[in-house]
Amino acid sequence: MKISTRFSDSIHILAFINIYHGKVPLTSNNIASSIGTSPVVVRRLMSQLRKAGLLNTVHGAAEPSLAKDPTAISLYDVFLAVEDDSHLFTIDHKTNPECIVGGNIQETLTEAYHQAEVAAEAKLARTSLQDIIDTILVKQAQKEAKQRKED
Amino acid sequence: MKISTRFSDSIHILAFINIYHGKVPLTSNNIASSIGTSPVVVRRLMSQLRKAGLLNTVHGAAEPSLAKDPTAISLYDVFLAVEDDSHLFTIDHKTNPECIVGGNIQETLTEAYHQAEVAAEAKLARTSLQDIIDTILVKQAQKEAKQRKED
DNA sequence: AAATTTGTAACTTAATAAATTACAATAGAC
DNA sequence: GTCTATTGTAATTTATTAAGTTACAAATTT
Repeated sequence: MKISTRFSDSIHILAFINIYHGKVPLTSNNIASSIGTSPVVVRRLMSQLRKAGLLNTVHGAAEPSLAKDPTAISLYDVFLAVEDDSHLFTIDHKTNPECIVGGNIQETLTEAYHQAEVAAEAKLARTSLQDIIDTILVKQAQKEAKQRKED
Repeated sequence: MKISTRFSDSIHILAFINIYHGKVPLTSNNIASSIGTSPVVVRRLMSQLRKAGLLNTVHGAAEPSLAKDPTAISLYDVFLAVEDDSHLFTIDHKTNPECIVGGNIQETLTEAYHQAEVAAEAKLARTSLQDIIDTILVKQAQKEAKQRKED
């Protein structure tokens, strides 16, 4: 089972809200256009982000806002919000319990995979939404500077 | 995209060959019974493991053998053999390039995800097939000891 | 030669993520 | 207060992809 685009799209939503706040109406429709998906998909993700305490939304009004400072939201917080107990690696659960390997490999790999997952999660935990926003804005500024030179 | 059971099943195959070598015929059929899949799936994975230099096989004969010492095969080697360029996280490639966020988030997340992936891969690289085999055998011994006590 | 097994391609099935449809509930404009 | 725009969410459909199956040539062993 692989990690879906829900994670990427959720980071996108939060960054969009922060960057375009006060500049364009923060409707699920506008956000969906930026992601390239449907408004329902966006609202569904925003609902999960709200339940995780990362986002404030108003039923009926296009006024979402971050529930915390972007420096206080890590990518791992977002991951947990929309992927909760999904795993980076997949255990095969239909192995034969009568076999020495089949009967013990599930537990064994669960432990090994857990270590690798924790390492990845720790990296995500050390990257904040603010880091992502900063990088997006730097890349955009670079693009614009390059564009001006070419004109 | 999530990591499929191919990775788990491949570790299973290698551990099985090491543990049952000389004890049962190492046919794709027997290995498949332990994993709970079909012989073709096993042969397909063994083919990839062979191409990656981890396994020796003989066309027509049930005599597969590890191409390296189990201490010299890491889980990351196995991962690369059967999942090659698959990623733990998925970038959404249909974001709108006209948007500041949509136009820069793909690159930005590629970098962030890469760091997390490398952390996980490093952990996998530090775990050897021998570690997995040892753990399987210890767990099996514990089971058998417990079973004897109950009798 | 016969029986067994591997290697691989082509195809089908199953699982699951994503998208869509539909509609009730809320908010804001007038 | 009514109209319009919007959110929130359930139910369904579609698309994608991993897994499983079928088929058969090539190699091995007896």
